[in-house]
Amino acid sequence: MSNNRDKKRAALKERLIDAAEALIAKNGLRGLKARDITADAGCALGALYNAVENLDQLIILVNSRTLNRLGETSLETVQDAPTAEQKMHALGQVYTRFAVENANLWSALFTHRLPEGEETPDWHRAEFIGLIQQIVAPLSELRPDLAGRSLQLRAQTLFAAVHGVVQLSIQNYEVGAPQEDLASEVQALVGAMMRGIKEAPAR
Amino acid sequence: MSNNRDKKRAALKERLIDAAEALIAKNGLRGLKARDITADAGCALGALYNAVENLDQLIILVNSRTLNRLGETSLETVQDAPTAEQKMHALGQVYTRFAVENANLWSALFTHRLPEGEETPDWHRAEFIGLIQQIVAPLSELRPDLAGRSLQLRAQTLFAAVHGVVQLSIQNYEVGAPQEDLASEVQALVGAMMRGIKEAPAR
DNA sequence: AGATATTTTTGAACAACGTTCAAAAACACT
DNA sequence: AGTGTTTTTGAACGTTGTTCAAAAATATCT
Repeated sequence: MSNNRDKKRAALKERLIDAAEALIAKNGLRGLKARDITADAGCALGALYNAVENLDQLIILVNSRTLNRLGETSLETVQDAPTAEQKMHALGQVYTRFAVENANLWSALFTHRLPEGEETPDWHRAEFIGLIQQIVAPLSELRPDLAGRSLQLRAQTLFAAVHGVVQLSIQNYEVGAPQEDLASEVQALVGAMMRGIKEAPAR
Repeated sequence: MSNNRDKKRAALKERLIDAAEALIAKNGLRGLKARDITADAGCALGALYNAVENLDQLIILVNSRTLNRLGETSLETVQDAPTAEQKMHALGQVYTRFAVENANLWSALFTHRLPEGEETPDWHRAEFIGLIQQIVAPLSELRPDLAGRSLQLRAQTLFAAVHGVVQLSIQNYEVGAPQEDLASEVQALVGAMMRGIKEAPAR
């Protein structure tokens, strides 16, 4: 049986993802080197290209892990909140917390770019979209007039607004809020958006 | 007089910035190569390191140009708007428009990272902070209770929120709004934030 | 078990990159 | 013209990601 081979191959791939994940968490995406990964995973340099198409694909696999971890964490949190508005606040806070506590891994989600001409695989794109879905339900409660594409679009916009505040705070210390103020600023932003969104004019 | 030498040196530096700017605009920050820059500027590879400390510094000089161009553009626009709320909408729209029309150069402002241990020069940091100042005045009108650090902080947060929507739309097509919806989503966001911010609870 | 076929592992080699530096050229001044 | 200083040059270096032929390991067959 070639089951043994498959197992070894899968095990190596996982060790490579583990090593890449740990290295990104420690040194950031910029400090990630193929030679460091293979050294930590205990294999030769070339083995990386046997287990995985290239370094970009390996980063995508790490990002997939991070995305799922973020999704699970926020799913747990959103369930505990009773009202739609409280769900929104909870989502904002859990996102902020996750980003701060996993700064380098979270950062890799949005700073990693494929070389020109290459496309993000569909399954990974779907994981991103799944993240937004948690906002759709409470938003739909607050704005029953929105549905379908408009609802999806507005949920993306709410996410992006909070994301922007978190990102500039963590990555761009020139214009971002100091990290000690981040949580309260996100709360203020979500609060303002929730108050403002209820009395939105029909277009 | 050594004026001639100074002039030639300044001229070369400017040609290098011109070339780098054009290359970033065409290929993005990722596609920027020292050899392409010097070829376009008409000098040897090593000359770049005589005119400028290194490639990162040259990128900062390009970013400074972009930032000033953005500042001037939005300053013109904000002056035409009569009310504070309309100023905010105008700022959001001009920012969106600038980012879309100068996608690669605008993107470089926020994706360029210095290697670990190096710091952004103070004069460049000040340029970023100047961008936020245009928001402070109208915000202060809408929220006279805010002042000093709280006012500055909230202005940064409003900027970051709009920035997030624009950035995800332009760079991260997985979660960002399609570009055809960007302007109206920014308008909706600014509108909601302005409505919500007026009735903010005293903390 | 041994022989053969297939797959995996290996690490030297390659191309592309930013950066350095000694030699050559250009320049300024007397 | 001669001399000292500055600038320009491009070959060379170290570090990247990636490839690939040879070697080792593994599976399959008789």
